Amino acid sequence: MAQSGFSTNAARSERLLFLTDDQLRQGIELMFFAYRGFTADPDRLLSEHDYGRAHHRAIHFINRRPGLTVNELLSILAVTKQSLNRVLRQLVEDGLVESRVGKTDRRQRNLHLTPKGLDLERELSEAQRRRVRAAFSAAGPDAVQGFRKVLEQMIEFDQRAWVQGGPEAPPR
Amino acid sequence: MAQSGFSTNAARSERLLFLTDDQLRQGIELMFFAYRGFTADPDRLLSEHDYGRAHHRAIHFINRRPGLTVNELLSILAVTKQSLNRVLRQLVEDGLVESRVGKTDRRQRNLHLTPKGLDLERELSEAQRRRVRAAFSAAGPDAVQGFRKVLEQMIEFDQRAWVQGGPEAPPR
DNA sequence: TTTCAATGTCAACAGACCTGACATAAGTTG
DNA sequence: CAACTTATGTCAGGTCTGTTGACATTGAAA
Repeated sequence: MAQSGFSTNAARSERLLFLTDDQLRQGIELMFFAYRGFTADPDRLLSEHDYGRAHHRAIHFINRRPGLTVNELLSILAVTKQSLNRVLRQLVEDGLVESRVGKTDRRQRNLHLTPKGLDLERELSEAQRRRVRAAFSAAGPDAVQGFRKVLEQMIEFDQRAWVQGGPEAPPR
Repeated sequence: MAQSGFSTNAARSERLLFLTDDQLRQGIELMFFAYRGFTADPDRLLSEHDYGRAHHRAIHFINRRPGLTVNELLSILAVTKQSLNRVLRQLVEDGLVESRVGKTDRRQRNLHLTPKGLDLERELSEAQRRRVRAAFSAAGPDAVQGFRKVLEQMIEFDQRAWVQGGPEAPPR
């Protein structure tokens, strides 16, 4: 399908061999299986604490950008406020997240992890990092660069900015 | 890990710089955002047909290995039979999947896509391939190799065999 | 014949989404 | 100040996909 079948140029077809339907299918299946592996360890820990992936995501990004507002978190996670609110309410009630009234705009709520929240964050992210570190380490630095390059391209264009930079780099 | 062990501190630390917590965090976030992009196009199509991701996965793997049995599909997808059965029943009722009594073992059911099922499969996989192809193409062949290498390592060990090879390579 | 394996199904429930409607407080603007 | 808009929270009800547990049927195997 992706082959021209009329390539007078061997070098060109060699260059495009990684774009055959079969290579793409393999890439697709890799994403499916790898994502399952990627979430397996935190999922186990979360269910011990009676939380789910949604809690993990909230905790992760609150830790990543302490003080971020509910709206910012909503646009990172791309879910409805009702969906996020259910999760956030639990985390606040359970004393993992603190919601402080905004200083400049008092309508906003700035989200922070409590010490208890930081504990769970560390537990989850250490488990996840262990797996990613093992994969990175086995694959080597060059492979990791390729991994990054491909995944960046797979992200919806308007969300690429979230991955870059440190905690103080909100897009727009 | 596979490093020689005879190197200056500077050289060694440079080689290990891709394993810092910050690099790992970036890898983690890339997985999160990229997986969302990866499923976005098929998700849109699926909801037009009143199906979900579970239907997509079943259709994908039935297409990949025509005639596979329910048990094989269960172990690929790693869900309960009740969960799979709900999805499979719909697909059979809607005429996308055919369930044929096994020839050698008549207890088994061999699953096949009907022409109608093949149509939807093509629609979904073309949308997904388009995105992956764009990412691969923009990142280049070397990056793709790295992408593959890292993701393979992220997969649970006993499931790695599913990704390799053609339709006639079921693991044991 | 008894046992085991493959499949299907019923019921009940959980997690994490969704839409739609409505409420409150607090900035912003005319 | 009044009117509008924004940020947040909440109620109600629905979907999809996953789970446990129990039970039935069919057919292979010992």
